[in-house]
Order: sequence, then C-alpha cells, then structure tokens
Amino acid sequence: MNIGEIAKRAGVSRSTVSYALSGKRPVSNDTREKIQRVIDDLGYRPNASARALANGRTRTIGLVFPPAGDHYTGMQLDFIGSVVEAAAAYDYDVLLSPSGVDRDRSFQRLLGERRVDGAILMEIRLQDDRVDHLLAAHFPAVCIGRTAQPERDWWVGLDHTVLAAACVHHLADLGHRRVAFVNRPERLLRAGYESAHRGLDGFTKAAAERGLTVRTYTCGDDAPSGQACLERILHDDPATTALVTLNEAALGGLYRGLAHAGRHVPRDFSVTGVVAARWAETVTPQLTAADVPAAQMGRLAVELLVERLDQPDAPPRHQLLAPPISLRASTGPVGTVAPVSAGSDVNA
Amino acid sequence: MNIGEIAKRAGVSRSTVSYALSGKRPVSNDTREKIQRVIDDLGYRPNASARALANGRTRTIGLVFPPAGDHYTGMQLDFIGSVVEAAAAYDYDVLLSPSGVDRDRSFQRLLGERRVDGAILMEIRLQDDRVDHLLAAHFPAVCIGRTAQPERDWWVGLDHTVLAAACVHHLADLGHRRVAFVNRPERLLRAGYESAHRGLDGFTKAAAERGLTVRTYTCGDDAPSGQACLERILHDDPATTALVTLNEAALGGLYRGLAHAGRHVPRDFSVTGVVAARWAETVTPQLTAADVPAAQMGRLAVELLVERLDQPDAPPRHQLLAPPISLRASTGPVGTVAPVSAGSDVNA
DNA sequence: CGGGATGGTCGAACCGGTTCGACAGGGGTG
DNA sequence: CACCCCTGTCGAACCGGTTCGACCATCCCG
Repeated sequence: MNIGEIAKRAGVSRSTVSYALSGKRPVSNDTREKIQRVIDDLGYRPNASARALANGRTRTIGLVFPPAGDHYTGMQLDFIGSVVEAAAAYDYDVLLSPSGVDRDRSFQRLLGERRVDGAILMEIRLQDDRVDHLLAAHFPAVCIGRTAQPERDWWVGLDHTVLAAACVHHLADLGHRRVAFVNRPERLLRAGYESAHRGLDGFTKAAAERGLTVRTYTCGDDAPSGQACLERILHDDPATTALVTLNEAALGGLYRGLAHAGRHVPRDFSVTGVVAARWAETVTPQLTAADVPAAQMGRLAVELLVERLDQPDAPPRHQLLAPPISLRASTGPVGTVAPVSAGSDVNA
Repeated sequence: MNIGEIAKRAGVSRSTVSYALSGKRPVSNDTREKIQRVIDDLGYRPNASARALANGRTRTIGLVFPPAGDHYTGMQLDFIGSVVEAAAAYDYDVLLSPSGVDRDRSFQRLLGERRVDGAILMEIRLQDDRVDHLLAAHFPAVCIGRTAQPERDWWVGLDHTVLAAACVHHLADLGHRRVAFVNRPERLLRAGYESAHRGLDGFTKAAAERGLTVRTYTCGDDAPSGQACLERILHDDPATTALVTLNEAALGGLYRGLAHAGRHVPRDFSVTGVVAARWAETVTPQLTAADVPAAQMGRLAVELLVERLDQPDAPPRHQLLAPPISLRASTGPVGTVAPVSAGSDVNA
C-alpha cells in the first residue's frame, strides 16, 4: 500500500496525493475527498523511511543513556518517561542509545547513519567528549545537565551547587555541626560527573561558610553500598549527627545503616539531600529533600530540542532549575544529649 | 557524503561500493582496500533511512510502554535497560512507544509507517487488544507477560500464579493464618493485567489449600497508597500477621504503615511478595521475595524477537520463569502473643 | 478583450541506498 | 579449441516518498 497505489485508485497522480496529504499546494475539495476515501479504505500510512529519505527529517530524537551503564537510578526512569511523553506530544519518536556499552559505535549509528534529527544527553560530565563531539559536528543536542562550559551548549540543568548548599544551611539552622556528605560512586566522580562535582562543591563551600565539620564520601549506587557507607561514616566520626546525599539509590541502605546503629531519624540523626520526590516518599521517615523535578526537566529538554530543530541557527538556550527543599520528616534539631549507642528496635 | 561520492573518489561504480560493504558479491582485494581508504578518510556511514527503504529492514525494534502511563515502576526500568542493551548486542536500536497516551496513534506510527521491524510489549493484559492486533497483522512481536491465550503468542513471562502461591506456602509454613494480599491498582486489575490476575489467583487458591483466612486489596503504585492500604488492612482485621505484595512501588509505604502501627517486621508481622531484587534490598529489613529477574527477561525477549525476525514463519516460542523465593529478613514465625498495639518507636 | 494572477494537476527528478541482469576476461574441462 | 563457469565490475531499476517546473483553466482587472 504505497502512495502510487493510492494515486491509481483515486485516479490522480502520486504528487497530487502527496500534496493532498501535506497541504503544501492547493488541492480541490473533490479530489481531496476522493483521495481521503481511498486512504481510509486501505488504511494507508506513508512509509517513514521513504519520507525521511526524501526530506531529511526522521522525526525521531535520540535519548543518549548514561555512560555508567551497569544500572539505572529512579531519576533516570523519570527522565526517560517524561522525554518520551513530551516527544510524543510534538510528534517525535524517541530512540534509546546506550552510550555506555560502546560509545563510538552507538554515536555513529545515531549521527553518522542519520537515525535521529537531534539528541538529548543524560548524565553529563564537566568535560564531556560526547558534548564536544556533537558541538563540533553542529548536531542539534540538548543536555540534561551542564558541562564546564555551559554557555556554548543547549541544556536544562539543576543547580546542584545551590541545592547542596541549601541542604547544608537547613541542617546548620537546625544546629547540626558535624555533617557527612554522601556522593555518587567514586568512579562517576572521577569521570567528572557534573552533579557529583557541583554538589560536592556547594556542600563544601556552604559548610565552610557555616563553620561545620564535615567528611565527604563516595558511595555505590545501591542499597548495600549505602549501608556500608553509613557504617564508615559513624566509624570515622561517631559524633556525626546529619548527612546530605545526592545518591538516591543508596538512600534505603543509608537508612538501614542508621537503624542498625540505633540512630533514630530524625531524633538522633538528620538526613537530607537531592532526590526525586517519588523516592523521597518511599523511605520512612519520608525524606526532607530538594526534589529533583525530573518530569519537568525531561519535558523542558524536549521543548528546547524541538525549538532548536525548528530554527537551526538560534543561539544556545538553557534553563537552570533550583527547586526548594520540601520539608518532610527526616530532619530535626540536633539532640541535646549524645546519641544512645543502641536502640531497642534493631534487627539481629 | 553518500555512496555516490565514495564511488566517484574510489573510481568505481556505486554498486561496487555497496558490494564491498555488504560482501554479497565478491570484490577484488585491490578495489576493496581502495574503497575502504576513501570511506575512512571521509568518515562515511550509509544512511539508515535509505537503507531501510531499499531493503525493508529498519534494524530497529519498538518497545511498547505500559498503557498505564502516569508513572513507571522500578521493574519497568530494569526491563527497558536490559532490552536496550541486549538489542545493541544484536545491532538493533530501540524505539520507545508510549502506548498509554494515544494507543492507536502510536501503534500506527510503529506499524503503519514501518518504523520498526518488530516489537516488544510490556505490561500485558489477559485480553490484550494490542496483542490481538499485532497477531492479526502478523507483525513480529514478543510479549513480556502472557495473555489468556498464551499458545498463540511469543512471550517471556513470569509464573505469577506459582510465585504468589510460593509466598503463601512460605508464610503458612511459618505458621501465619491471617494473611493479606496487596495487588496492583484497582484500575489495572479491572483492565485485566495478567500479573495482577494470575497473582491473585495463585494467592487465593494456595490460601484456600492451606486453609488460611485472607483478605485481598488493590493499592496505588506509590508509597502513600501503600501506607493507606496497610492502615485498611489492620483496620479490617487487626489480627492479620502477614502480607504478600505484587506492588513494588507501594512497598515503602507498606513498611511505613507497619512502623506507624507499631508492628515490627518480622517479629510481629511478615512481609513477602514478588519484587525485583534491587528494590527488595532497599527496604529495611530486606524483603524476602520472589525476585523478578527483569534483566534476564528483557534479554530473553530480545533474543526471541531476533529469532523471530530471522525466520518469520517459525512457530511461537515462549519462556516461563519461576524464580525461587530469596530468603532475606522480612518474614519469620508468627508470634505466640498478640501483637502490641503501639511501639515506642513511632513518629508523631 | 487581452494579460497576469491564481488554482489545480501532472510528470519527472531526486533522496541514498540495494540488487538484478549483463558482460568482460581468465581458467579449467572435455 | 570450444565451451562453460567463476570472478569482478557496471549500469539500470527499484524502494516510496517529496518537490520543482510546466501546463491548462478560470477569473479578475484595467
């Protein structure tokens, strides 16, 4: 069922069918209706590859996955979902590209083979060769996150510096003096992940400003690592009374570590950080945190990309978000007495 | 940089370049090397749309998203990640299609416009018109989950009946007599979600077999709903001592509800269910559960689909998995005394 | 009433690959 | 030596759309 078939049955030429469909040239009512009837009868839909070949637009955007690869956090899930939905609203499909496995190969697929009109990158690093590469190739891309040269690029990002600082101030206001910072995994920090770096930065500076005693940690993206990390924290400085985490996936483990150590949240120990709302609400007590507006960010990224695709030479645009801290139940004033060493409510 | 350009610079015809690349006809070593040099110099990559148009294969598979839409569970994330990676290994891209928003439209995009060679469907319902539709169209598809007529289709699925029954037996063996079942949301059950139905079935039958007193509930896919659900459970029958859940996203809320009610897990109350390992490990105490092998299922689905694409007329194949229960820390023998009405460790 | 817009349609070229048939030349076989 | 087969290459057709230029009617305006 190709356009030629439709043309034949409607008794017109192929170009007339095309114009009837696209509206790029006038077509009389009679013929348009005749064509439409045939199309409806046969359930005809124009072939996407042929169309893409002819006009150079695939109406597909590439969503480039984390270079991390081994697994995904809940935040990433929210990004993916919102990007897909926003793209659908603009009549774009989304092609997933795992930049983790074999970056060059999948980039070649996306760009070299022209599978997509533009790309959205996740998990940006401060020095990100993927971004440099796309920039050099003048390929339309939007980052979720900022590189170290944010002016060059199109992006939507979270102000992790401000967010981490806000967490520090919140804790300092509650009287906490010894605070730990739980970052993403060592490997990602080394690789230059922007959220990990800027978050650490914001934390460190704000803590210095408030004269806090701090220790910073990296922690694997899973619950067992979180638990282990918490044990290290209390081992290194048992007088720690609060922590700030950027590590969503470790959150459950951190809580477990606290429970095992007999520290009650928030009575003996306060926890806060930067986490998507959905995950902040799954732990008990619910996490007081700067909620990552993942859905909004995905939508914004698509909007920027579509805008860029529509006018290829527009100057870079960006959007920096800094959501406020949502007060829930995991932080409180520092206790006046030293924390008890073990609660009654601990598992064996 | 198209194939004609390469041909010109290498001093051969376009078809020779094509054959040098595909190997479908012999090409002399000399010319092959000459061509390869030009290709390397120019960084040429064949255009995917043109190729797809010419040979009818897009080398893309569609991943059809839940009809549920409003948000995604962790299990789905694992499916997506593993499907993308497995597909990459077979040199396929993955196109995401939100069947939730406007099912017909996105199906038309995938199938009618020939954007993909085949599809993987998630969140199958017992009567699933998407599956019927694909079957009628002879479109190569593989389901993650089973319809009510599993013989017709290609699928990889979890034996929720057996899994739910295993949970019941596990609890019964520990002496529990009054058990609640926490299912996916009402809406999904009504829509005929297979996991919800077969899970409920397995639970009910096994409970009858063991002579247990049970109540079954549906519960929204989020923590607050889980908490509310647990309150209902204890309100309806305060003597309940255990629950089985299929609802991963509600898990955190169920735990919170228990904590608020002063029921200690697993001393006063046992919790088990069917949940992906990663999420079973984030709660404290860690959940004893039948671990959903999401990564393996995604990989298997891709393998089946690739097989089906390679030989279009093969008879349906399927794979039914029933992972064993992983013993962690959330279940235990039923207490000999009635549970205390409130603990000392509850938040205000 | 002549001439220039305007509306409506067609044929042909093009996008960038793949593939088929044809053919030239060399080597082996009867 | 005639024949055939195989290797290596080319030109042309094709996949299914879009778009440009040309053409013929009308219609409006001066």
